[in-house]
Amino acid sequence: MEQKPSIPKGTRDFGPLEMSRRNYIFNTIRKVFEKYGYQPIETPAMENLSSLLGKYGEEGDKLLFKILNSGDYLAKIDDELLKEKESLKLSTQISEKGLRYDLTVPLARFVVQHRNEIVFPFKRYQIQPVWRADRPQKGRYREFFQCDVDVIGVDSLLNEVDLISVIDEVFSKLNINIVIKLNNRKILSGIAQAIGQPESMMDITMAMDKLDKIGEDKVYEELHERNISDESIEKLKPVLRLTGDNQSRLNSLGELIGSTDDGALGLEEIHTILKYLKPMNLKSPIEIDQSLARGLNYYTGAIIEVKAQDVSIGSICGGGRYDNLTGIFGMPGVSGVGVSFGADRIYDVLTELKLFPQEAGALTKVLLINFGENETPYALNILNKLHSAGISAELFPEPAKLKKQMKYADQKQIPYVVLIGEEEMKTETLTLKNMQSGDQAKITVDELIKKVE
RNA sequence: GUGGAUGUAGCUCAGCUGGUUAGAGCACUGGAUUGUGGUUCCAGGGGUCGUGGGUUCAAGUCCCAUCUUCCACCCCA
Repeated sequence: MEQKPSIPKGTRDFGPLEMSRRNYIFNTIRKVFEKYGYQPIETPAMENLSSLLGKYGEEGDKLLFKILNSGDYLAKIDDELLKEKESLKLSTQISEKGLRYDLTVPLARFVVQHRNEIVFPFKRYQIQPVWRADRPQKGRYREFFQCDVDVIGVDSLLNEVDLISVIDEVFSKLNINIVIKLNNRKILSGIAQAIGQPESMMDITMAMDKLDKIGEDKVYEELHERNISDESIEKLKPVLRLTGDNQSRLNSLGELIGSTDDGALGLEEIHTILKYLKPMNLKSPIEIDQSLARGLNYYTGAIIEVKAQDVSIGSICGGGRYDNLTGIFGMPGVSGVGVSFGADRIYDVLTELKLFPQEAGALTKVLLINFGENETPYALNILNKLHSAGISAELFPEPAKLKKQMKYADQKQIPYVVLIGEEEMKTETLTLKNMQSGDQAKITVDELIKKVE
């Protein structure tokens, strides 16, 4: 072979088996979304760079894929700028489009742009790929799918309850045991206030979020490096060490941060959500986790994260409440709450637990063997009858050796093979072979349809 | 972006301190079996050893660069 073809770093091909499994995941998710009244939208793969830049922080800007302008894009650039060799300055001159980085910013843009056509509360879902110029790693790709569900335009905590219920149902349909972890940004802010470092909330929460991963002592080390005073760290200790069931955690948190404005608000929100969740009889346990932060700094209220119980793979779904989502596009005062399902990680969980259903594989039920020109019209007639009966069937497209045709059926895991030769034509029958048992018998078309239906 | 590992047939890998013609299993093709797959047996095709440079009488093997993939960190889904 001259040159092996390849695909860009961090991207993947999906073969037929993977596709049927991925579709199983997407279809399950989609069905639940629609059952709860969420409507689909799609947005373009590329957005104007101006819509994307500055929305994900400095790091995020670096991870954006930028698209070169069409035509002779260097012609209009003046030589001074080229000489400077400053990629960042230059990039805005030669590129005005970029691939979307997530589905939330496009949603905000969509809501602002179509505000007069949208019915609020806007319950929408969106399942599309996003792109990040990150360095690929285990379970991290440069192109991956997000499955987002959001409610826009209503502050009620019933939306949080609705989404948690969606999460519960999706994973119960997929047979994955999960824990739904819950926190609130206002509680985090209350913690920062209570320990006397309200301005360092980001640093504190980012360090706290790593508790599971690096342990208590390392968290303190990191806090120290981030210039949090020893006195504050001392005050933080009882918060970090909180354990026990939700009620006792909430009680303790009440004592520790209940006196702060934000803390009190956050605790009240969590109480309300828990109260509403009670009558819903969810299958999955809800766990209050005061150290849960999640990266995105635009969350303002509830923070939700889902972990698989039987696999250690990190979070497979997460989200939260963000006030003023559309403010960045000049439409203030619209809040939203949403969660995103990580399809790729869910795929890995289902693979590891061997939970993909059997059908996710074979599509064709019956293969008609091609014996040659004389038999083809007869076979086509049977094929047509099978299709009319709604049965997935195919005729092998050339009169190849039987061995080859049988092997084809075997490899595609087609359960039934129909042979029609001279003899079957004469007697108006066909020979049906069950590929699993190896049994075969002469039957009529009607009997065939009844059998495989 | 930082650090570490990796790359040999379509796939998974072996190949000694450099030494003749680079191997295995699986997959593929043909035959045993011209109307029967999944098992078995036999035969066959397929490799510029990631790419480019260097050291050497001699490089898959040693050195440098570069790319890929993987792992950890940063960050994130």
